[in-house]
Amino acid sequence: MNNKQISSLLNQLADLMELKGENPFKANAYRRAARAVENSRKPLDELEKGPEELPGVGKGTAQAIREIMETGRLETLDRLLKELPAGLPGLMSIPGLGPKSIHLLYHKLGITDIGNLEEALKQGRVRGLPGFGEKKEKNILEGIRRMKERPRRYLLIHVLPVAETLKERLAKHPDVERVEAAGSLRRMTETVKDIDLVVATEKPSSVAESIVSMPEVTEVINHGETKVSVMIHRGFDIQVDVRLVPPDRFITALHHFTGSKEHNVRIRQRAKERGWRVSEYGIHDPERGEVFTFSGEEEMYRKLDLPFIAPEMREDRGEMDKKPDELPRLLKTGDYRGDLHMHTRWSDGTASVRDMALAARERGYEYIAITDHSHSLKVASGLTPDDLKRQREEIDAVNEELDGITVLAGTEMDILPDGSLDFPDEVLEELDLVIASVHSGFRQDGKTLTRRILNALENPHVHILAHPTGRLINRRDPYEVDLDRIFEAARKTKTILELNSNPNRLDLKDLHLKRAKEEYGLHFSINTDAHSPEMLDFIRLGIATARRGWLEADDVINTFSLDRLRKRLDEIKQHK
DNA sequence: GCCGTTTTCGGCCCGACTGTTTTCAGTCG
Repeated sequence: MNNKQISSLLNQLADLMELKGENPFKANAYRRAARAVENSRKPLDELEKGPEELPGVGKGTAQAIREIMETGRLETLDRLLKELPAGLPGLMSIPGLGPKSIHLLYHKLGITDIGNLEEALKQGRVRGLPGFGEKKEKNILEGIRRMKERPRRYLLIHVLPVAETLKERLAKHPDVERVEAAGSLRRMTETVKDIDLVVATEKPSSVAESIVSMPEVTEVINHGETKVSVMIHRGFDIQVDVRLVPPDRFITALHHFTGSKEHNVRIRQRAKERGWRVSEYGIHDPERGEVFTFSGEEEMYRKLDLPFIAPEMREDRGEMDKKPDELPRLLKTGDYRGDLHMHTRWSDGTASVRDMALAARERGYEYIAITDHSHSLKVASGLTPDDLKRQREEIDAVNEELDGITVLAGTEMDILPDGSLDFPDEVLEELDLVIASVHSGFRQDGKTLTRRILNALENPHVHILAHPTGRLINRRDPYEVDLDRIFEAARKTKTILELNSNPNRLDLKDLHLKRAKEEYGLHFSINTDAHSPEMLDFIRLGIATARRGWLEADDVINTFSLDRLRKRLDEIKQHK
């Protein structure tokens, strides 16, 4: 049982307890414990004093965690699963329905799933219940329709341009003083559910009016004085929530709607210790009858004796408990000097070596590495050793021709299903950079896959392990690899782990990066794996993910000067 | 169920919005 699986069982238990109508604080205690387990830097069986070490885990939840670790099951959970109909938790995802309503529907009308809920609604049986009227009935039906129609979360890359267009358009509105994206979009989480915008304006109704009359709007969900929610269609459907606030409340509102919810809870608790209350309208001091507002978020954090915490770190993953000088100085876009993983027409890319070099130079890079696939990857027309030699000649010519950019000759070499590498050492030693990765046989069991990767890490010529878990967001689960063994091996061999910036991958992900850095002190390489010049822009997602993983410039070899980079690559070879 | 040098009991983040009420409960973010 890994941490993720343990936390998922605890969350499931919390949901069912709430549905059953148990003390919501108790359910919440299990949720907090689940979060603590998920965010734990170490696997649970490596904690010295057991689960109680984690914040929010006490006697009761620790007992539950132990039971899961020992037996793989949780008896209270099994009992509730037997007691409550299997479809009941699914009702929680209907907008407008919460645990209290579902509890009531189940007990009074015997509603057990979406099917018979719809039936009961259409027969008018629901509206008789206490607290349920005609409108609520309509809203629930509407909620069911909306839930069935739309996917849960969208990839960040698809939503970013839509949000930016909306933002630019609103910024031009004469009554808008300021507009910013908030929510998970501002925190740059890998997927987002909706678009949150915060607008500073003295004339909310005028702005609200122009929002609901935008051409993309397919549905107005909410049209109030301070909040407008619409569904828009731009290639796909997505909900947009716009908060309209007076200009002096803009910062506290932006902070509030940026979240995360968990971070905000910690902020409010901290304010409470000082006798204050925090809301989207400001920090309220009831004793002196004052409301503090701010001109920047830095100022707001300072008021609470906190250093500025970047949006990407606001997840209650320890950022609130660090002393100011212990917080990382997060990697910035300007720190990035070169992309070390990309493809050309030699394998499955669309551009030439020269095109990629020019595109990189335009972006201000000092160097790149061309890393086409190796010959076993037939679907991507991988290169033979002979192709590599001829490609090297082309790279030399480009280096000769172009000033201001250096092109390194590399490979993305397959780690074959039997654990061997696709090129012999005498081919590898001719290259400036060797990336190893798994592209086949990822349904092998965890042990075999882990062994394959460990074997690649042992090879003195392998500098970087690419997309270590192989996951595709919303499409393919990560390989069943033992990441801690891989991290340990990377530490011993000084091998660098990749953060692949492809929007479908983002692999390693934020939590893995944080753990690999804090527990193993590893170095990383953030690359786009671009197959065309435009794809170099995926780096934005990679840098955002690195920031979410608390990485600093010095943790990332792409921030090194070319000299330092070469030394670091050399060191790997010498060390192994 | 968790937590605490102002607390080992009595709290547990805050406000808007909606729909159902005639003073409030449930849901949401």
